[in-house]
Amino acid sequence: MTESICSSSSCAQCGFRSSIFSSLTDEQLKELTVQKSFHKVGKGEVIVEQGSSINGFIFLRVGLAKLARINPDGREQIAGIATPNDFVGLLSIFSSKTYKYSIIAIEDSEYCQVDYQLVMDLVETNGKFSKSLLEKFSSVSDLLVGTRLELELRQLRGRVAFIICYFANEIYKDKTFNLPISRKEIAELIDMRVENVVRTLSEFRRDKIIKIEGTTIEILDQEKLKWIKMHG
Amino acid sequence: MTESICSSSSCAQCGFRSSIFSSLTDEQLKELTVQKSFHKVGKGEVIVEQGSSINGFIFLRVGLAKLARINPDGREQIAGIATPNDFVGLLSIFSSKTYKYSIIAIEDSEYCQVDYQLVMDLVETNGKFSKSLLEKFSSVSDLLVGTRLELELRQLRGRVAFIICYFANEIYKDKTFNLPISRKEIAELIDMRVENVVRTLSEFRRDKIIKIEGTTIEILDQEKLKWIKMHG
DNA sequence: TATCAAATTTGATTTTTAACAACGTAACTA
DNA sequence: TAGTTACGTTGTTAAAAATCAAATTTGATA
Repeated sequence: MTESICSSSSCAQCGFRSSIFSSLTDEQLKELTVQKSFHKVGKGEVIVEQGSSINGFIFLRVGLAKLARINPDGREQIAGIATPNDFVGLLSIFSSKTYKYSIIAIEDSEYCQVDYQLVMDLVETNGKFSKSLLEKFSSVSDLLVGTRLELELRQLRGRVAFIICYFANEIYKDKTFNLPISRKEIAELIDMRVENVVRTLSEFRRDKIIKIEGTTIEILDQEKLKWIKMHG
Repeated sequence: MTESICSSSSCAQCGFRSSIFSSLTDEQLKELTVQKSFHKVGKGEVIVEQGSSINGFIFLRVGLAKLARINPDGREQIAGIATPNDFVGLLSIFSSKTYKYSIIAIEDSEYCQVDYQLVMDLVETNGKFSKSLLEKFSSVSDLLVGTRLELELRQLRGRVAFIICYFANEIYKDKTFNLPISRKEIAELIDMRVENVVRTLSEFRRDKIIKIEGTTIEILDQEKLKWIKMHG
């Protein structure tokens, strides 16, 4: 998919206006509007490449992206999923020169990139902005760590149930949704093997807990799924 | 252990001076010195209780502390270990009203507590301080997530080897050290069961990879341990 | 449309880990 | 000091997950 300039001329209308950027002055907002670059990427496209040097902040406006890293042995791990209005790649942005994770769109996505120095200038000059940034940073990191610990607490069936509930409740807010990631990616996200993920999904289908049609998943038995998520 | 007032009258001499607080003006530093409370705790003592309301920032000066959470089913997980000059409990501090983790000393420790509002005021008024705080925050979160992912990549033997190397290289910088946590706590840290941790340690001892005397561990075969850490 | 590569699926088997049980030991306490 | 409790240890068994193998489906491409 080709990248194009954002149609909205000002960042004032952006979803971030209401969160991070709400504290900016008109002048700062204008500077941001002029400086930022807007990008559209299709599913599967790489937004940020692991190991590349950090040159800006990335704000996901629309879509979904995975935070992934490839280990020396070639195995890929997915640390988490970034949702709209998330700062992505935020984790190491202030403490590393290079991105430690790739950010890859798992749905058609739109994001804005803002120059690193501009954000740092805002941090230095606008206290309220710093505060918002710290809050955002905090909630993103906290959620990431919390989710990993939640997953570690469970075994295969519980983890798969957790992820289905996660997409249904947190991401799509609907009991029917298009699973944006492959079985292999689910496995990489919950630290299990593809075969076991597939087997578990088939099991859930056999037990009439979920319905699978292509990439669409429908939760049929919310109660049972929740039970497995909590005790399975 | 009874808590006492810090002997050093000013925060200027503190280890944090060189990191987070280096950007403070003399006046701000004085305010900090007056406001902060200094505490000493013995091994095992609770610095922060999970679920209690957040009322301040905690800076670990001396010692070691574990970041632990107890799950509804009573199982404890250790998210990570805080080392001197770490901000602890930082993770959710800007995004939650209550601590999501208990912070418990695993060695005799000293820490300072600074009022939440004072730090927030500094964030709002001192841009350089905000920047330092973001950097610290970033590196702490990044390390925490990175370590969890590293652990997930390994199985039992690799995880135990990882933890031994972690204490030897990162914490004590010595091939001989006093293990500050119990077998059960190692298990909670690497998401395995006590029995398996014990068995693995015994195995390492039998294979002359480590020597165990009471709580003291000595790495005998650095190479073999590293190999297990990477491939075991 | 034919072909190829990747993803999905199921089965069989092995390896890894958890669970259970039992016992020694060290630390704490009445 | 005796008793209690948590910790550490080892063995045995059961459960869970990884691995290996093979077939099928799907999707992209020539």
